[in-house]
Amino acid sequence: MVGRKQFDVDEALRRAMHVFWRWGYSEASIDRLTEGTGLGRSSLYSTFGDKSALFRKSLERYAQTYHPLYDQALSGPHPSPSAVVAAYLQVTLNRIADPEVPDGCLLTVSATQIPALDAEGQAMVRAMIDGVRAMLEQALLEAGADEREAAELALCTLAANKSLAVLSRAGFSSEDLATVAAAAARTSS
Amino acid sequence: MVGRKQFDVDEALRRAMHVFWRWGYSEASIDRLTEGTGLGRSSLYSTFGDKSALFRKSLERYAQTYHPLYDQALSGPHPSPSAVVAAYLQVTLNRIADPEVPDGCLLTVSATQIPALDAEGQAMVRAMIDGVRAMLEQALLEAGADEREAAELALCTLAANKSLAVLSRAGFSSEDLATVAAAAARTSS
DNA sequence: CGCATGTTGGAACGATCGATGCAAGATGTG
DNA sequence: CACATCTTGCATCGATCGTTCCAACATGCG
Repeated sequence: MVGRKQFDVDEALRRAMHVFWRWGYSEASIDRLTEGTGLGRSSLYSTFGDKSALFRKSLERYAQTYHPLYDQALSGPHPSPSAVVAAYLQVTLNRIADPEVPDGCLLTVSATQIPALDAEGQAMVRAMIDGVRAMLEQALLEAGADEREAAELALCTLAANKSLAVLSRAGFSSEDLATVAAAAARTSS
Repeated sequence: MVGRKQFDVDEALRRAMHVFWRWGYSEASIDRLTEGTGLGRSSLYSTFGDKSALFRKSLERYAQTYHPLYDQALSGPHPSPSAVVAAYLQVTLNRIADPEVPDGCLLTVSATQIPALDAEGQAMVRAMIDGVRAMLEQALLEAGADEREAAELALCTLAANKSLAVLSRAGFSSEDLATVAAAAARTSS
């Protein structure tokens, strides 16, 4: 094996994800991506392809990072549907409270910028949001909700998740965010 | 009066607002703004100043357009705080259902792109969100909520409003949006 | 009509955008 | 050590970015 890469590919992808997360697709310029990852332009392009491909890989990386956390929060036996909602939103609150990552949520930032994405990016964002919705619905069914209740609660929990991301971006305090999450969990009881 | 403008300034501002609304600040290029308004570059700059100033005037125009609707919805005597929430979110649903305007909400789109805005833009977005929050809180107090309840409900209603904007951008159906709004109004009873 | 004033279209500016090409460097194999 | 292979830094591409300038035009006033 000759000419081995001088950097950790996965760590670089993690940092690129943070650039898209903080700045959004449009404002995540190649210069900001090279600066954020520490890579040169050549390394970026040869490793991840063009900007659109890197964005999609960042979305995938985002899912791989947080999906297990949500999965774990949803998996345990829950006494009620509202416990599922509370557990889910707690993961979101924890992520937002993490000082290592940008404010808000990569998926939400990307969703609001959908017109700025190409067809593949748009499709991937929509598919990931639908995936979250389905995951929530499944967990709510397992927690004893009937079909109609599960569908409605999944939608509303997804909505609460999005609202936390927006309010976080706007600079709202973690206390305010916790209040919103608690109210959303209370609704479902 | 010599050299009168060949266009309706207010109508041009309305169209510019729609460009920012649909594309977000970053993707609202001068070319898109000139195309959307029908104005030439010279007319745009001489009438509204640079892009940042035009953006702030668009935000102001947005407030002037929808503030009266929200104000009317909040003003009437309401039987309960939850009626206030329902009335407020109904205005949002109506705006989103309007085929004449882009998806989502200019303020929400701008909030998620806050890092891309200059200092004045950021301050204005935050101030407008705070204004909505205060307006909601006042209306809830007048509807009989105590201080703590009013503060919490105002925050959660604002959150629901933001979530509707995000879900709308992501392509969710108006039925789904109505479900979210109804659930939010139900919470407060 | 001649002039002053304000508007408009279009050319052009430097800066930055995403993307590519290429030569130099590094490394494992013969 | 010489070669093949892969990576990296850097220069550079055309396109687009926001912005400015200027000449041509239109109109109200003297």
